[in-house]
Amino acid sequence: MADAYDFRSVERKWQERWLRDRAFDTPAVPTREKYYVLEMLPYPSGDLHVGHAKNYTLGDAIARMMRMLGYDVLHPMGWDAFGLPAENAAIQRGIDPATWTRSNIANMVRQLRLMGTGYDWSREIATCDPEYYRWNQWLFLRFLEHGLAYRREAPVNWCPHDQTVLANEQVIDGRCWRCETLVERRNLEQWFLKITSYADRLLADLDRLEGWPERTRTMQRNWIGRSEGVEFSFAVEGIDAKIDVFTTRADTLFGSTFLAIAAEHPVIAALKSVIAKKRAAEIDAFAESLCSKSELERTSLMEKNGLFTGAYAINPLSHERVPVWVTNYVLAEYGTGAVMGVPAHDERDFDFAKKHGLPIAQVIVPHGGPDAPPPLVEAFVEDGRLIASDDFTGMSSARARDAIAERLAALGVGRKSVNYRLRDWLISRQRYWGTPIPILFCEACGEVPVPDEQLPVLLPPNAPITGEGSPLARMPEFVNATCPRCGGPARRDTDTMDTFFESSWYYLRYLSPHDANAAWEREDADRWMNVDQYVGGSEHAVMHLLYARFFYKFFHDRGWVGGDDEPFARLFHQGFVLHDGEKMSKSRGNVIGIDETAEKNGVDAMRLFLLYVTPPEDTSDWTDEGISGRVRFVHRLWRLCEPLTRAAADVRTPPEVNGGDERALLRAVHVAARSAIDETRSRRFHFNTTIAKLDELLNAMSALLRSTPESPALAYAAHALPLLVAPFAPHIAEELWERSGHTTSVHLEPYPEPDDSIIALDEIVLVVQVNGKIRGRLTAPSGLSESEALALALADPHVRSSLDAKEPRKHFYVPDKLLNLVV
RNA sequence: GGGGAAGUGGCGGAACGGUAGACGCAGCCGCCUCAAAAGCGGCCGGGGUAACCCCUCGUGCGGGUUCAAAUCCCGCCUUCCCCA
Repeated sequence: MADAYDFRSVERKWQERWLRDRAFDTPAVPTREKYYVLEMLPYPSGDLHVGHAKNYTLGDAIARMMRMLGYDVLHPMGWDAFGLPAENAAIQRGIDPATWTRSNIANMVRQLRLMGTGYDWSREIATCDPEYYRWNQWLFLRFLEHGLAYRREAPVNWCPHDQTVLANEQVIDGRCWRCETLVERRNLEQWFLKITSYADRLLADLDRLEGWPERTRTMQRNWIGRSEGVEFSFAVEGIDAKIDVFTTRADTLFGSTFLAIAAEHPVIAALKSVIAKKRAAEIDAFAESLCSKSELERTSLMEKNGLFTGAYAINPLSHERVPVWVTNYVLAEYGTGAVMGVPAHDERDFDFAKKHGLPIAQVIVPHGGPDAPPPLVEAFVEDGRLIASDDFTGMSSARARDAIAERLAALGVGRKSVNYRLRDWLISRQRYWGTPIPILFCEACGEVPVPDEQLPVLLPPNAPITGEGSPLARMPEFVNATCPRCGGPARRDTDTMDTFFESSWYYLRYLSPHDANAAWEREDADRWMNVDQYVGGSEHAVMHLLYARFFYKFFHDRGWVGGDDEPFARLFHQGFVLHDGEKMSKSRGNVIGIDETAEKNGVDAMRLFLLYVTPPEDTSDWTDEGISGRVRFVHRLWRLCEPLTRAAADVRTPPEVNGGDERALLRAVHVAARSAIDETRSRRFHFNTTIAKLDELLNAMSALLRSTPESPALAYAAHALPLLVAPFAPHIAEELWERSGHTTSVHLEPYPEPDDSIIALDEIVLVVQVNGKIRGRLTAPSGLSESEALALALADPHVRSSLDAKEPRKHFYVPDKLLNLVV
C-alpha cells in the first residue's frame, strides 16, 4: 500500500505557496466576465470555529468554481473591526482596543489561510484603519450636505450594561442584541440618518431582488411596514392647539370615542393651561413612570394603561367631544404620537375602553348585518357597511375610507397619507471604539462640519476607557478644537458611529482599498459592481442588508455608482452549525475550533464535511462520526489517485473503452462534473449532492480496479479527480495535480466539461407499471420509441399476467424511464 | 394572535409529478491479520415467503387532484424562524 496521505504537511505546503505566489489576487481590470463573490465581513472576535468555516468554505467553493468556469473572480475579505467587544476587553482587562483588535485580526487571518480559502489578500481592509474610517466621515458629511443626516433630541433605547444607545433594530425582545440586558429609555441629542426618505424605494425594489430569499424580502417589507391611510387633526377644546392622528381606518372615524396620546406628546404642555394643577402633576408622574420602560414593555408586556387629561378634543366630522387620554401604549416616535380611539373596531382600543369605562360606538356592521346590532362582546375589526356615520352611512368600508378622506381634505383638516413603521436610523454611539463623528460645535457658528481636507478626525490613543459614560468626552485634547469657520474655540462631537455605518459600504472599498483620494472610483464600481453573490447569515436580514441598500441607493443618486441601484444581486443565507444539538459557545464548552480540526482531521476533510452534511442553507450538526467519513474520503482519494499520477492520461479526452465497468467509471466522472456545474450555475449550491457523486466516482474506481486493473479509464479518472475536487478540497487537489506533472495551479484550470454522450446510458431499466403499480423492470437499449417500449412490455410474461388478459386502454411513456399501462 | 419554512430508515440526507431511501454515518456478516486497527467485499424500512423472483404496507395525520403524489391543492398536528 502507498504511504498514508500526510494531510498536515501537504496542506501547509500549499497554503504557504498560495500566499507566496499571491495565487488568488484579482486582476485590476477583468478581461473575462467578472464575478464578485462576497461573504459578510466578520467581526474580529478572536477565534474562528467550524460555524464560521461553513460560511467561508461555501463562499470559497463558489469562488473557485466560478474561476474554473472562466470568470475573473473578485473574492475579498476584511474586518468589521470597530465595536463593543474591543472596548469591553479594555474595560475588563485594560487592553488597548486597537492592540486587542489587531491581534485578533492577525490570528483570524492565520485561521482563514489555514482553512485553505483563496482570498485576494491585497484588498484586505479593516474598518478601524484611519484609511477606512476617514471615508466613513467623508460619507457622513455627504449625507449631511444632502439633508439626510440630522441631529435632534430623542428618546432612545439605552443599554445600561453597555452604556450606549441602540437602534431599534438592535433591540431584540426588549433586550440588547449583544448582551441581552433589558433596554431602558432616555433622552439624548443624537445623529440620525434619514433612511425613511428612501422607504418607498427600499420597499418597491424588493420586488426586483429575485436572487434573494423570499423570507428575507418579506422581513424587510414588514420592517418597512408601509401603510396607507389618512392624517387629520382634532381641535382641542378651549385652547389653540391641534392633535394630529394617523389612521388606516378612516371609515371608523364616527366611532371614535376618545383620543389616545403618547406620554411624551408635545401637546401636553399646552393642555396644562386648561386642566387642573393636580391632574397635570399626575400626568407628569405617569410620564415619568414610563420613561425608563422599553418599547416592548410598553407595547406588548405591560397592561394597557392611561390617564384622562381632563381636556377634550373635537372630532372634525362628527363634531363630538371626545376625552383626551395619555396612554402607555401610544408611542411618541411612531406615526404622529396620537391615535383616535375606536373601541368598537380595534382590539386594543376595545380593551382600553372596557377597562376605563369609555363608550363603545359601533359604526361598522358586517355586510348584510342589522342596522341596530346588539352590543359587541369583542371588537369587530373587519371591513363592512357603515352605520351611524352621518351621510357616510350605508357605504362600504373601502368606499367610506375614500369619501371620508376627501371630506377631511375639503375641510382642510386632513389628507391621505402614508405611514411607515421604519424610523430614521440613529447612528450616534457614546463609545470610544468607533468612527468619530466629524462635527464641531462652535459657540459662535453652532454646528460646523469638519472640512474634508481635515479628515480623518483621528481616534486619540490612550483614552480613559472605564465603562462609564463616553471616553472621548473626558479627553480635553480631543474635545477642544478650533472652529474652521471663525477660528474661535469649538467642541468636538464626542460620539462615534454605529458600526453598521462602516459595513454599509465596505464592498465598494474592496475595489480600491488603498486609494488615498477617494472612497472608491466610479470606474472600478462600473467594472465590478454589483456583488454577484453575497453569502451571510440570516441574522442580518433586516439591519445590515437594509442599511447597505439605503447607502447604495444614495450613492447611485449621487452618480458615484452606475448600473442597478441595488448592491447585492443574489443573496444566500447559510445555516448554523450545531454541536451536540446546540449552538456553539464558549460558555457551553462545545466549540469546535479551526485549529484543532485542521490538526486532527485535516482542512480538506473539514471543508468536505461542512459542504456534505446538509444543504448549505440548513442547520447542520457537527459530529465526530460525520467528519470521519470525509477523512476516509480524502485518504481513499489519495490511495486511488496517487499511484496513477505517473501514468499518462489526457484529462480533456476520454479514452476508448469497452467494458461496462469502464463505461461506468467514465460516466461517473462526467456525472460528478455535471453536478458541480449545475449546482453552481443554478445558484442552489447543494454541493452535498456533488460530493455524493464524487463518492460514487471513487466507488466506480474501486470496482474497476478489481475487475480491469489495466484499464486506461483509471488513469483518466485519476487525472480528472484533482480538477473535480479542487473547489472543495483544494490542497489534495493541488498536490495530486502537481504529482501528475503539472507546473501550474489546478485552481486556474478550466473545470472538466461534462459530455452528455458519456453520461447517457446505452442500456436502461424500463419500469413498467400497470395502473400505476410497478409490475416489471425490463433491461432495454436506451432511446426506445413509444411503440417499441409498448411492444417490449406486452411481450413480458410478468407484465402480461398482471394485465390479467385485458388490453391496456391507455398508456403513458416517459422515455428511457417508465411506461404506465392503464386498463 | 399573524406570517413564513420544514416534517422521508437507527442518524445526516437523496429524489424539484414518473423505480422512495442515492451518498455518507452507525450496525451486522465475510476477507485480510497471531490479533487489532486500517483497508477490501457484502447485507442493512416494516410485514408475508424456507428462499429467489414476487406480493404487500410505507415519506407527520386526514382528505383531494392525477394514468402516476414525498413532490401539487385543502384541513389538522408538531418543530423551527420572523413579526406582534
